[in-house]
Amino acid sequence: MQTTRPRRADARRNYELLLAAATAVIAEEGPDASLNEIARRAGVGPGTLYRHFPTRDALLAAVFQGRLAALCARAEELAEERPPGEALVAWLRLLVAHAMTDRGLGARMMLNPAAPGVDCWAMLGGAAGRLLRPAQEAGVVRADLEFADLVELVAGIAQVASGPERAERLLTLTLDGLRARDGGDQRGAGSSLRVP
Amino acid sequence: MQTTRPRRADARRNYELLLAAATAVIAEEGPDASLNEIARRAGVGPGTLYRHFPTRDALLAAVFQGRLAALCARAEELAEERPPGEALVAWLRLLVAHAMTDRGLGARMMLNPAAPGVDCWAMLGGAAGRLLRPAQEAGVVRADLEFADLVELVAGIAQVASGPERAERLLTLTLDGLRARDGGDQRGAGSSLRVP
DNA sequence: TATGATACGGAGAGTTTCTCCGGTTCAACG
DNA sequence: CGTTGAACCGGAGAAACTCTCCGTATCATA
Repeated sequence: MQTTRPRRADARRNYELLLAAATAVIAEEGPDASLNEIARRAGVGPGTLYRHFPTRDALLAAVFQGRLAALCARAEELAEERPPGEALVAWLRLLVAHAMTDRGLGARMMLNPAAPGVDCWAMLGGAAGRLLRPAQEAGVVRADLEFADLVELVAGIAQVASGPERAERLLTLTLDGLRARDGGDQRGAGSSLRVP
Repeated sequence: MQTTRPRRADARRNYELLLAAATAVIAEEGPDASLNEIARRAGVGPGTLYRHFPTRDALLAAVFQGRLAALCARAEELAEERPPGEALVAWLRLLVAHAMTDRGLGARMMLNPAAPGVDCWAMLGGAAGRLLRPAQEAGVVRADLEFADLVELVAGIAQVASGPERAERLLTLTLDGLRARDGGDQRGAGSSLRVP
């Protein structure tokens, strides 16, 4: 269900103005930014904002869409450039970073399969599946892992981590598990996050 | 920094009324419930609410405090009743459930070390340490694990999981790790969550 | 019981979300 | 090119919320 671009020239222009203003304001104030402020910054009345984006989530989804597309494209590149395990882990790091942008906008959208305007879940599912399946076939990752597990765990980490270092730490722990290794050595087959 | 109970009888009575009303309303509507509604339900003016609990967080902390104390007491019991690994895992399950109560109140408080009124961080740290250290000495859990890791991971899972089943699944994954086991068998030394 | 410190409560200022509708602008068509 | 009606704009304003101020009422103490 895609937010259909308006047909009339002035409407389309306002749509773009609002999207640009929303991107800027949300980057500054996070997903709870005042919608009035966004309309004001776009030089448009509140009514216009609400016509184009009936709910706050619709606006957030529109802002979110561009970045998500870029992230999924990156998944494709990684799948071709690197061995399965490395590619997956590298993408997970990008996913964490993405989920932490804009003060939680990313995580909020990623967890909302019913987000209007963008089918985040399908896009993420495609990208994650593209990386997850080869990694499983290569025996690097549990066979019973599903993409929803990945997305949820990453979103949780992103919401909870106070900064990039903490996020990295939590991702490492999640990949390796909290249990002590039987062999005594903590490291698994490959290093957790050596990929740049 | 403890929320000091008021001295005068009517003040104390209103304090209790507000706490009870807040507990009820927050259970229904979550941590973003209207403060006006809470005051109304307590049969008290808005001014009175704000005198007793200057900020929303102060009120949430007061509501949260009782449950947190119970949770920490349970940690003590578990540490005495069960072997280290089991006790820790059982408590983590309780922690997840706790963090999911009241539509996210638990997770919100657990992650806010500066929460006014209750030093959640210290209480949690004490309880978690009481279980974590023995588990590490018994070699069941990674030696480099810190209690902050536990709390954050659990809070993340709680915020993200759509229901108890998903939370359980994510906790299992986090305990065991996402990587395939070298030995091919997915299960670690002990079952992840066999404890009732 | 008298008294002053303490606490109450509601009016109201300032925000924010969201709706409604009179007026305006665009695009298609003759 | 001018007309026309559909699409769109903008802002007034209702409703809900947070938070403050202060006149009034209540309690504890002596």
